[in-house]
Amino acid sequence: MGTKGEGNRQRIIDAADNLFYRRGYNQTSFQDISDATGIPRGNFYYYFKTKDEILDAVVSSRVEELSNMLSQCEAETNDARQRLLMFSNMLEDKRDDVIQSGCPIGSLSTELAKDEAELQAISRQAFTLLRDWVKQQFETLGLANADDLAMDLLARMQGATVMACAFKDADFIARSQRDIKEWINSKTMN
Amino acid sequence: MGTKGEGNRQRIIDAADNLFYRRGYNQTSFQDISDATGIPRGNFYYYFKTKDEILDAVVSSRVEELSNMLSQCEAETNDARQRLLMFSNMLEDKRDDVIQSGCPIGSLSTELAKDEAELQAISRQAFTLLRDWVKQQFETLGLANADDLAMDLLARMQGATVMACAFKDADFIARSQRDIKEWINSKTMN
DNA sequence: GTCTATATGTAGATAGAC
DNA sequence: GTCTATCTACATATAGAC
Repeated sequence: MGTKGEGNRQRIIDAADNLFYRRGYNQTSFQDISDATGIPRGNFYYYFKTKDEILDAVVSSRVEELSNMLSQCEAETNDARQRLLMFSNMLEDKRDDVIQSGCPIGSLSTELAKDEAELQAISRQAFTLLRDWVKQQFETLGLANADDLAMDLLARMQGATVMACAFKDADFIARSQRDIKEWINSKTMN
Repeated sequence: MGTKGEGNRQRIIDAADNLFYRRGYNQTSFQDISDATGIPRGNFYYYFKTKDEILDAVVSSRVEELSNMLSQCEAETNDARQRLLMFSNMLEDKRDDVIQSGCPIGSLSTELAKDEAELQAISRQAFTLLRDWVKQQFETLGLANADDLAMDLLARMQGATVMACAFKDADFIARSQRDIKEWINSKTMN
């Protein structure tokens, strides 16, 4: 812990995280990561046996980061409805990135769905974390079909992302987020 | 027209179309297309100067195929609401493919959004065709915000696709399609 | 732990015989 | 129009000196 090696390992993960998002997993080479970090290509194999293991570490890092974000969200309010509304803010918060590169989780999952089933299963961990958290918020509000609602919310955000990215349309992000908030309210207010 | 050459050209396009969908554009090599068609790699350059040109031909082919599908849809009913409901059937009709590989149009667009802006613009043609057609159906029904509704419909279908593909969930496709039809009815019936 | 050199495979693209 | 041989670049991965 705290050694030089662990620092390098984390730098590789952080650079790969960003590159996998901006260029895609398959389009990111070790050379790209080397250029971004200054760490020579051959050195990577001291920390990771294969590129797959870098993906695994990147997904774990994203899961941890998302966990922290969700914990912060929980710390800010005890009202599950407010938490869901805050969660949906992610769309506009990340608007520019979303328009340029899509959703980091959704685009990775779809990329790896194509003839790389084992890798897609790794990427699914991030989706599962969000799905379970959203489900729990709906459950707290006493809704029976909480998992269905969680899938619906994530699907709406993914759909808005894919279309906004395809047409480079920031306004559509804004409008979709308003609609999603209305939908959350319609499901959680009585 | 009708020469051996044109036949080969079309066979290359058809094989590339399928491979771009199943494996992704960047993950499809000339060797893959050669294996699928039996046409030698080097021969491709007689028909296409670059891989980009194959993509362009594939997208044109998809646009034409979709145009035919929409024309058939128009031929079957004059009721724009029925047309939209038929259009939404695509999700379940292509259920197995969608779960395995996502949406051919959406996944291609998102893949090419990543550092390949010119290629993404090519892929956008297919989205634009669908968007305009759906918009026209809503307009026929006298709805003022027809383009917004078109984007919303496509976004819902894309969102259902991304999530169903991520979780390999056929039931979610079915449920989403029901919800989408309810939404279409709610917007178009008075 | 760090880095260079290199092995091995395959990518897109080209040249030129037939 | 068709096909083989080949070019150049770059991919992941390894070996081994320091």
